[in-house]
Amino acid sequence: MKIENAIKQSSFTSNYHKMLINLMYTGNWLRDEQMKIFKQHDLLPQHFNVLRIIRGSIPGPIAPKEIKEVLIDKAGDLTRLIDKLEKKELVKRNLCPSNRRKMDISITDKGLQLLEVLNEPMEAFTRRIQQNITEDQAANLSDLLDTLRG
Amino acid sequence: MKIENAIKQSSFTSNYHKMLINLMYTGNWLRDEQMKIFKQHDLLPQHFNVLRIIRGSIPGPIAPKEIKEVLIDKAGDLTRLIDKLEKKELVKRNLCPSNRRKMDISITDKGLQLLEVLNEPMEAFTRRIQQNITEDQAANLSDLLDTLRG
DNA sequence: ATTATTTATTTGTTGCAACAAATATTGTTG
DNA sequence: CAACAATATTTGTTGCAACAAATAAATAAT
Repeated sequence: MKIENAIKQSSFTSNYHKMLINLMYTGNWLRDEQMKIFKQHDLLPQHFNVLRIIRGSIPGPIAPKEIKEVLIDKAGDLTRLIDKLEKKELVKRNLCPSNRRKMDISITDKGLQLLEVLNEPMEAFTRRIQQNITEDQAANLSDLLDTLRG
Repeated sequence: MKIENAIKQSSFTSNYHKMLINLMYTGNWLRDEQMKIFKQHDLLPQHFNVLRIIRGSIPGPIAPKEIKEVLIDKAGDLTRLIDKLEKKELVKRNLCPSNRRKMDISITDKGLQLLEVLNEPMEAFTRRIQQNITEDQAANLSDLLDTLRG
């Protein structure tokens, strides 16, 4: 659906303006679509991202500091995000023995299972995208985003 | 800057995956850049959008219902958003005389002035974008976003 | 006309996000 | 080695976001 119809606005001051609006709109759309997937499990996109990063560190644990570095949306508040994951028993915290300023975060079996469960709906979403846009167009879009940011 | 460097991740499972990550990253980037502009005035992007929509209804007032229809990020909570704008004396509320379920929202002189002040930094941002990407590329990008959403 | 339904907005509640400041540990420098 | 700076995480506070439920008024149905 063209952006003009999506937000019921027929004219833009320029193609730049239209692109910027469209980018915000599409970013929100993407976030909302993914939230639908996570919602049944009482997770937010950030929780999912963090959980995957923690899994990615297997076989070792990982510190909040290191999580922050690779996070798409750099959350200022990893402590409470991990609090929530810990409360849901998806991760566990231990004091790092070699550096007591650090916490060793690792994923639990329950956390691994949840990621397994989420795998299918996430792939279904990707398949849905694949029906709309070719892989070349996707690569092209990604390059244009890089260009845009300068 | 290529997305690979921006998030320090060198490989993606596919161009689709890379595009989706890039889209979220760029959406957040755009939000953050705009927030820098609004921050000095203690506004959020949504406040700015709503304020412009209210100005757009001049010479008449506008109801929350109508604002919601054209909003990019459809906020469920317009009441409190307008509360905040009213507290800052940027808009005023009146009961609609013809339909007392509705509120007539209109922008104040102070609100108009603020939009004037924000005009320049907003245009500066657009100029910055223009240096990175041509208008044709922008139109192309916007079309690809439409295609992606299906 | 009385009741029911829909529409428009507000309110209550709960949890999350943002920012600054606090705490505790480690590293550095004179 | 004592004092200071840097690092890693937590805590406090305040405000915003999400969702359901409440209120209030207009419209429709009997």
